[in-house]
Amino acid sequence: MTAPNVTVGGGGPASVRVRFAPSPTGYLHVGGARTALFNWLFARRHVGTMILRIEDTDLERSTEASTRTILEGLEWLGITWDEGPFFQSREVAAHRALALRFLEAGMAYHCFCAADELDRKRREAEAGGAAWKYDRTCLRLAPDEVRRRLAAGQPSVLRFRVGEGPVVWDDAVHGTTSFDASVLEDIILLRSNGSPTYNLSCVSDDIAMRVTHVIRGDDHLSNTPKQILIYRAAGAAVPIFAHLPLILGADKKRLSKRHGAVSVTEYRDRGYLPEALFNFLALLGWSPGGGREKLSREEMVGAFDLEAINRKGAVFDEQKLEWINSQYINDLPAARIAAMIGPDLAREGLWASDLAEGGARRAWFLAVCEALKARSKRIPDFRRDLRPFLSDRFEYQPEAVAKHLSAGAKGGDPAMIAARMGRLRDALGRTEPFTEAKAEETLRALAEADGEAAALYIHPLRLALLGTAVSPGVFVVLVLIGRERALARIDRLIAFLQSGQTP
RNA sequence: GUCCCCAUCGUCUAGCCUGGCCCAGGACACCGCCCUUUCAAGGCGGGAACACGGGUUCAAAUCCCGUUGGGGACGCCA
Repeated sequence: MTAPNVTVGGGGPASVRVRFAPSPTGYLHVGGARTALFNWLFARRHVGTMILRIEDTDLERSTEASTRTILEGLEWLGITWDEGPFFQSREVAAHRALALRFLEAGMAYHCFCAADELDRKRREAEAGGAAWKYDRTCLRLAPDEVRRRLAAGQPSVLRFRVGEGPVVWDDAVHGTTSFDASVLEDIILLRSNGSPTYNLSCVSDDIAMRVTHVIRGDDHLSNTPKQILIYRAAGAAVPIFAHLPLILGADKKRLSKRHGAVSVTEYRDRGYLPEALFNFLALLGWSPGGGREKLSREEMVGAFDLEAINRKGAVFDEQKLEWINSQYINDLPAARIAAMIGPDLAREGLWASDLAEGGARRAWFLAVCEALKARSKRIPDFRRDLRPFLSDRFEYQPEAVAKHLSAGAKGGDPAMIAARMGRLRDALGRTEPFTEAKAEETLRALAEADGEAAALYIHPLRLALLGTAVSPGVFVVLVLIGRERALARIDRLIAFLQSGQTP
């Protein structure tokens, strides 16, 4: 059967075809996500085709739930695919057919050595400090003997016979890379239960899917010579390989669970934006040059080049991710923030229907989100800061009280502060119109008349309004809270000051 | 241990292929200043790196060799 002369994506016969091939044995790891992302960038850059293939041949560990999380993670990141998802387990017949072809051609042979026996030999050799590779015991078996054992039902694996000499390829990231075949042991193609192994399945599928570029992690570097041998034996064109450097933890070791969050969904749940994670991951091991760091997907696609990928592993620095995230939050429309924070607010009982689109307080709500943007690094920061805007039930933060209301504070004793707040309350009650500028004018005029620093009014006012020592500009907050509620909150503070509860 | 890969500020990186423009540029983080009612944001400034040793060359971060260090792979997992 020859491939019909059709192309998907209109790129012509030589069109780029890449694939992301995760095994569904867990969540979508940020390393995997970056591999997918680079494949996607490369496919888009060359108007090629991105294939998604789920390598679910390990029936023991593969789960549907895992497949779902992976798809969900890719979708959330905006990494789309043109073909698939294909499931590798459905192609088992094709994988075996290829292995059998090798057997018939004398390029593969049955091996009856028991797994535990080989394990023992390996351990012994390694204990003696020597490298171990399969000793080809079964390659020396006479054909009659092989037939006899097969007929007797003795279990066997099918091994690919590795030849001699160097296996060299021009890696798109690393340049010329080579392994000598003498370090490779004869590759197991089919397990004793007849199921195909990774190297066989992977190559078989990549040939069938006409994959032109294999872009994957550095951890596959040592599989590459084995796979090249299989491509050659199959008489298929060897694709171009591009091995990406690994993502490392702070200790420079391969990023794993013990370093903290590693799954894409975890980052999503912690309030990172998909575009921010995407941008951050793209910059791990790749740079468009020119000092550009915050790039849109389109800009990345336009600048992407495999040759520009670094050869060195890159440490995942969450602080930088947080910074990029804050940059993206800064130019996020308030409506999107509202959409993301809505469910969180509902969970805390802070949501009301008039905050939703079309609701009476919608515009006000968006204005509050807008005011909070500049000091938010992650989405949950909004939930924290939004509370006193949405509810009158908030506590005075102890640090804020200690700093601005205590007897030792700059403002003097609580009675003096209360007196000041009383005057401020009255003045604000008369301020017309109740705008940011006018309110500021009122407060400053009052401070001047009292011969005091404006700060002595401002800090307690912020505390009265939000319970905090930190917030957006206090006059913005004042207007956002509204006169009526603001005056009530000042009264509440005065009562608190007079209650003797201040430190 | 064997094989392979890698090596520029603490971290991400530009520069390396095509040696001189680099006593090395940007970003995060850190520190300081400005702005300012606070915290941020923003602006300005600061400290901070070519792993080491040889070689080639008039000239090396850049090319070559070695050393050291780090990582990955060594499964009838993928």
